[in-house]
Amino acid sequence: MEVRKGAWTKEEDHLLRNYIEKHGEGRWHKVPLEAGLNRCRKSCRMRWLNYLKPNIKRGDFAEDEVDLMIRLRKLLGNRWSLIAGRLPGRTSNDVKNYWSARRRRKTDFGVTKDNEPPKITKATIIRPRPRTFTKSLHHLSTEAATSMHSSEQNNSWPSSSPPIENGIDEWKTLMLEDVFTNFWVEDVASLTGTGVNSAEQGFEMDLWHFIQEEARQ
DNA sequence: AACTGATCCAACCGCCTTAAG
DNA sequence: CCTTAAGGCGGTTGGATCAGT
Repeated sequence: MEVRKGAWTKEEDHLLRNYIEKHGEGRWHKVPLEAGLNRCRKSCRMRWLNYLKPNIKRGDFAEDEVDLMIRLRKLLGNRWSLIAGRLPGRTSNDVKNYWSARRRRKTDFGVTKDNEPPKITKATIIRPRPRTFTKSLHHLSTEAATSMHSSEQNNSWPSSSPPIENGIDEWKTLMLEDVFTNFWVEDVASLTGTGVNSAEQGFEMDLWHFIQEEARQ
């Protein structure tokens, strides 16, 4: 029997929501069967993450969200899930859609004057190696990982994100506290043969210079 | 009112990575 | 090692809606 495609019905949403609330996220391969949905696992996951999950923020992106998105995009490239991870309530799909919509309109985020041709700026992209969270990663057992997870769970980001004028310190803090940053630091340490502390200091310096450059422009 | 192009956004697709057997 | 299943991600599509004529 063919799995259903296309728009989700209210009944399907109801079944999926009930199932996730009862059993939690994960084990997506079991979801369609056990929830009684004639959908593929990916479709179920996508529907939950992008639409049904609690605390998903709807509506226009605030100015500070856009500002943060621009900076993260410049830093990370098209790593939408990472970018969305720093924008509470926003999904990677939201971020991706927002960005491609702006791109289609040929509106460079950096341009403020009307009728000015888009400036193409070279992106300085830091690419941490993709990682999957596994039980073997010690980060998951650390307090930092736990607190990060819980803060995402209860969406504890302040209702108004860091003000742009004061954004440099906030930005630095934001990035340096990020678990992915720690992963990146570990990668550098393993590649260079230096210790994590040394690599971390180097990263901190590079990032700090990057942010200062950004602020000057 | 009818048409048309632009825009939005939910959903699909294909690929990559990882873990398990 | 090799294979396979599953999770996850980014790119893309297509239907719905909006705005302009």
